[in-house]
Amino acid sequence: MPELPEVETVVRLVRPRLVGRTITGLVVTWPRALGGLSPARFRARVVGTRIRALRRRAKFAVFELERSGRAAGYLLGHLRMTGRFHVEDDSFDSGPYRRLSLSLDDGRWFHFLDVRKFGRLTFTPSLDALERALGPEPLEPAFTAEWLLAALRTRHRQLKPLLLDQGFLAGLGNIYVDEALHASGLHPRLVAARVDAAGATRLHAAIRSILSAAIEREGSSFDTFYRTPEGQPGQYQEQFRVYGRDGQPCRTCGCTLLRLVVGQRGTHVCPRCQPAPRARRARAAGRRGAPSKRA
DNA sequence: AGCTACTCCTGGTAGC
DNA sequence: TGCTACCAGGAGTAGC
Repeated sequence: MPELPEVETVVRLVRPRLVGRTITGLVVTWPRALGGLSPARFRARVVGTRIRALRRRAKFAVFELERSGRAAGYLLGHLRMTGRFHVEDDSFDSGPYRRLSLSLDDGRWFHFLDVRKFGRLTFTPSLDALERALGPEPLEPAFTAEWLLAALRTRHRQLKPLLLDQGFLAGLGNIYVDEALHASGLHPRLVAARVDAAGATRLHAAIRSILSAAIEREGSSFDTFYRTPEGQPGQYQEQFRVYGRDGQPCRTCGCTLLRLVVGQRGTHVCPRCQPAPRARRARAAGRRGAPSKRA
């Protein structure tokens, strides 16, 4: 699934073919890909603009638009499960899953393909709402072990759904959360506030190193869906230590890996590397009266 | 606040 | 061989 490393890879690959281009036309074959704006309104906002910059934020591709040299809003692309971007000339066969296309002033087309129709390419005049909804970028300097520890301390959710929450930390999805939790020896059901400083430090380091390594290998392609815009699969799936490996031996300790469901998500753990949190049935009763280790 | 359930989609596959 | 049923999953929403 496209998560941060896959989106980063896609953005890097299509950026040189899009930045500086003017959008000259629009073909919409799946209007819901526009996220609610009618094709006519979308066309009015987008056609005639020039793509000033293209960057990634969380799992979004952010197209910065200008008209006559003045800022003219943004296109937000989200690949969700199966979305793909292609920039191609007329000879490209876009196949049956093309949801919309933008024609460009160099004669090429930007195609948005998406088998499962969850992906979106929306227009927004401002990024304010997006920024309010998103947590920090895990590869930016603002994401520090100290920040993570402090943020975990205030949360009483299980780690897995918390790390998947884009409002907590941006860009992680099911694969890289499982990998990061395994690498840091933390169980996905552990309540965030119970992670100690050492655990938060390991988690911070794991998130950064795993995402960086995955970007270097152009993301993960474990099924037929994700491909770089060049049509190449990513290579990081070869590095998976837990994701999709249930029933196989842990590459760290040899123990058989398990598949759990946590927060309605398939979740992969090593029962030895990631000890399950103790059941705390008396928690509600003990919360106030029990002596606290923290000040 | 945080949980579960549900929704959106369709290709792939397990089971018969 | 062919059918059906179910699953995957990011993110939004509803209800508790």
